[in-house]
Amino acid sequence: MSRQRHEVRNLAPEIFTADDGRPKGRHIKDVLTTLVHASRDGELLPSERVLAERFGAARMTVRNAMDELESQGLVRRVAGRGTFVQHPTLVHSEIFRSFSEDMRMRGMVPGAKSYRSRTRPAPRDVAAHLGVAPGVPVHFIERVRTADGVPMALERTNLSAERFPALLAEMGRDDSLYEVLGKMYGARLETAEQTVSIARLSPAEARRLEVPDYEPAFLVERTAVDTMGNVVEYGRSLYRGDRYAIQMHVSRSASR
Amino acid sequence: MSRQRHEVRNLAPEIFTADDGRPKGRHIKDVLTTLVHASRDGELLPSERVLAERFGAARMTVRNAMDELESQGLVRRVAGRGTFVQHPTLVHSEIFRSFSEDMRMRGMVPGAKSYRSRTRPAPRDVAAHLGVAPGVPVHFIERVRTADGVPMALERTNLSAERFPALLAEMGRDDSLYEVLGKMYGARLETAEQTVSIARLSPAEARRLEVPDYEPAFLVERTAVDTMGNVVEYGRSLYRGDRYAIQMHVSRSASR
DNA sequence: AGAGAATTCCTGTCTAGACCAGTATTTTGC
DNA sequence: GCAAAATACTGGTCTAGACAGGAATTCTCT
Repeated sequence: MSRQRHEVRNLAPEIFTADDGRPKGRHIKDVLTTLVHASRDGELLPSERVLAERFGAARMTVRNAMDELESQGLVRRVAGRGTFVQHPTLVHSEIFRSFSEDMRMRGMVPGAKSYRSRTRPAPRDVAAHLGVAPGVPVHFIERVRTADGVPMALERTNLSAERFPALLAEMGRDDSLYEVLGKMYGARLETAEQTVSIARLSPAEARRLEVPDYEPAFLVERTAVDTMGNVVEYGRSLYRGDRYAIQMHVSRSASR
Repeated sequence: MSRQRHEVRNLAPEIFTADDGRPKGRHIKDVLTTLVHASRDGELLPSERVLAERFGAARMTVRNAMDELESQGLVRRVAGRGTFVQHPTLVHSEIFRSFSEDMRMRGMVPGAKSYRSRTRPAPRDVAAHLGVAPGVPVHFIERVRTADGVPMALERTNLSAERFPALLAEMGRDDSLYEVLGKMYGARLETAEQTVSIARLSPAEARRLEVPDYEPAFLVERTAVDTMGNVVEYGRSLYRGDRYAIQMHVSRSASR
């Protein structure tokens, strides 16, 4: 049987040819980035020589593009074995941060893919957490949070409409909620109580996160308070189980 | 007059030859890093072709090493002009962080170059800031803080010996004070009051920061409190004026 | 059938150019 | 003396290999 370590993923051949006037190396990098995001963690990529042949480029040109992916943590190269896709596990720690801050610290570009928001009467459970009466208006925001364009979490959050009038008009799809709250309303959030459990994504949720149906995810129930101790936000968000891990300090004296 | 854009800095010729068994590119990168740290911001580096000649290497090999310096922000390359040393200005913002946290967020390795500490009777001014009686024992720590081995600040700080017994025994030279306080004493610092003024480095201070005598520096007088509102630390540190800038949000409603 | 050798494939490292476009310096002509 | 052209130098991009060492696969011999 002829030796065949792998096959180039089923991509249209024209993807490999650059004709948009940009440098060939830049085009190669972009295609490889797309390839990586479309692959599973640990998957073997085509060899440098195969890619060079496909791109009609020198192996060094492909290597230089791959160098950049490696420095971004998107691939891992092993001499003698090959190049493997790497989806870095994102550690959710105890340090209080917004999603946007979190991603930026990892050298990623935070964003959102879909954004739904409306002001509605508070359901009983939401009201209980926010410390308001059931039925009073609250803002509900739901969006798929992305890092470098890749869906990472389904964020659902609630805030008092009385406390933050016109919030939905101020919020952009990609905006950091905490930054808007800070800038527009002077609300500073620094602590939150979180409860983490395992949930299975419904088909609709899985589709939005672009993962298989019923995939396990972290369900993070979060109540964030401002510096005055008032509850500002109550959220129930889903974080992909294949891309996140939880890190926490366990000790007798909980230093909070 | 013969064309002479620049001369290779007065380095011993043997620095350019690698004989430690490591890959030539790695050696070149290390030498270039040293060269950059020994140069002033904005200084023109030798061209790639000159360096290749000096290293006895291919221009591509030098370029690849320079690529890495560029991605670290240490150099800036301009087609047609040259490669310039870049010492990124470190912005000191209002966000409360330890030096270690700050440097790590910038992708740098925090450390210390010299470390002096002792427990002494509190001078009057230190006592006033710490809220203790003059003469009671306080810990005094003085060290040169480094980022990637380069001196950035001369850190001087005082803490109550009563509140933090045996602190000096717990502290390592490169340790983050705030992390030790958190871990060993459960003290969490999140806010501080700072007064920033301009100071001129004394020759002794300048020597420790490896900058010219009388160079201007930021004198940051800082009083940090824990979450209970107790003063934990009073410090008077010097930050290099050529590497730092201060960023602050100015508004009528000071959102703290 | 299994073990060891040989072969093949992989990435790592490097050389030695070529050519392009931008910028700086020198030379030439008015 | 000055402006324009020519020249030289710079980094940017790319090609086309060579060789080394690690890992996987295939082949050969017992």
